[in-house]
Amino acid sequence: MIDSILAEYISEAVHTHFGLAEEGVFLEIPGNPEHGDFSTNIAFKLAKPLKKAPAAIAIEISELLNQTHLNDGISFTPLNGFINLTLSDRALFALLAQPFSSYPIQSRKVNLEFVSANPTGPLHIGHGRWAVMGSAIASLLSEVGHDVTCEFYINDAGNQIDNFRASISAVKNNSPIPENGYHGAYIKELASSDLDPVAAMLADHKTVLAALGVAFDIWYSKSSLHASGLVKEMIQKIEENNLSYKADGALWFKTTEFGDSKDRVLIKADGALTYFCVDIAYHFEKTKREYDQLIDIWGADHHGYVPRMRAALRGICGDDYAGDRFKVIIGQLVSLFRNGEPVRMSKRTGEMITLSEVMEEIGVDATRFFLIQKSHDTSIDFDLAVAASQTSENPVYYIQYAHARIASILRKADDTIPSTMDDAAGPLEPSERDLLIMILRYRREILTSATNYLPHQLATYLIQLSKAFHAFYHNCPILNSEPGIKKRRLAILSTTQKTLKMGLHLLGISAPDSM
RNA sequence: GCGCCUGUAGCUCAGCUGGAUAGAGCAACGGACUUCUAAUCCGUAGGUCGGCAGUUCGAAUCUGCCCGGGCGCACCA
Repeated sequence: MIDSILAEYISEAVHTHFGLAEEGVFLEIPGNPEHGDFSTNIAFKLAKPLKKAPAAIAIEISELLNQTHLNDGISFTPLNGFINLTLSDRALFALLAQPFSSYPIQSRKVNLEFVSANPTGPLHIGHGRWAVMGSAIASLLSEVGHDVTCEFYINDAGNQIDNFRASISAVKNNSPIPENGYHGAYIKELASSDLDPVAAMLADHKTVLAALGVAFDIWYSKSSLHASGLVKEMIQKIEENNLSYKADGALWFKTTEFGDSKDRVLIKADGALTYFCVDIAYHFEKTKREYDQLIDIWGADHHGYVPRMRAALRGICGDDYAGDRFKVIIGQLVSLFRNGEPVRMSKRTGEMITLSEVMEEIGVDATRFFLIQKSHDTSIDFDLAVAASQTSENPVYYIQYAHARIASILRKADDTIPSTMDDAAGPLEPSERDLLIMILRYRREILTSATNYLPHQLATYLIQLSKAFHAFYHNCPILNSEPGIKKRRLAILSTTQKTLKMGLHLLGISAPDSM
């Protein structure tokens, strides 16, 4: 980890010079390249405790750091209170050559639940977003050292399922579809088949998700939860702990005692369990599997559900679950357009474009990238016409093209590809240097994307990396250059290719060798 | 009414525990292919970061109020 190494140098200097144990050294990437390769604002932070001007602190720390590290090619330049760090070519090569051991994190056993679509209809683009986000987050968390289990909760029991089955039967019997029933071509299709509709729908979900490159370790069935007796056990526990009461013929959970805005019904007056009740039981079951963290990915249309689920978990399992041990990632919704016209998406009316149709129309890689490239906090307007026709609007090709270009050159090179670089052939060209600095940032980008659960940051980084590569490609001939330079550039190509490939792989996107 | 998300270039969006002159792609305009893949590169133009206050050495980023957009406020799932 490049920043941990450099940040460590700075904290050491702060410690020896000022006697302060400074943990919070954070390196940033300066917007202005004249400000060096990295910079830190540590002098501003120390100004208050030391009662000293930031500029003076920056000068003192820089002097000390230069004494110890200038020989290694790392220079520290104080400027207006900032400390700017510049790496020499030699230092850059050395840092790139350093074997990577592990990320500075505490490994956790994580359960990540996502998609969990009702098997009452085909998956749509919204499910696609949760699927892509979930799989990318899982890859990132695993990459930095967590032990991740991906889980899909199969909602195969309850009212919706009953309505769904009733709708199929109605079509089969040529009778009208019930009021809350489902419509659409897929209902007719299922009605004309002898397969169990729920099983068929679930099988379809599995096929589509697999095609999208999304894999689950556990498919947890709601009906198996009912069969296990866990719901009873949980209700008993709630009652024993005096967390419930009867009113209006229903059994209520005192979720307000744990931060919810109102109490919630567990057992309805007619004796049926609420969806909430079963869902808590499911989460309760997950807590029994001893994960360090439970993560759910939900659509924004369910965000209001977060406080009550957290309250329930706190009530049943304790305040462990008040914080990050239970985490819900809310993804804003996706709206589908075609040529600027909204495409309605309603399972009930059957007017919809399915996820698998979108994948077919614009391709799996483009679909994944489009859905991963934006922060989960922004809602997405997905225009099919734009995504399909104007490939330049989808930067996934830009990244893949970089990879393919490299593969092509390496195919043509007869040389063995060196794994390390040196400055024997003279100083680096600016665009060589920019590219290498960008590669040096890779681990850092992975770590921040993973710890913030923000895969789109990795996507953004890969675009920048590709940009740096394309510029390098344009400015620096490789195969026709003088042998020493050629050797170095082949090594640069190879490192770039590996980095692109790893990044794309984490996002579940292919890295083609030709395009 | 209350809660969550959101408002950045004509459009779609980045902007990393608050940092130095706010970025990219597309669209517009002008250049670069007899030379490793032009799905590329280089340049020009384009901004009161929704508005007003506040916090601070420093605010697109934090706080408050206001305006606009999305979503949610069930003994539905």
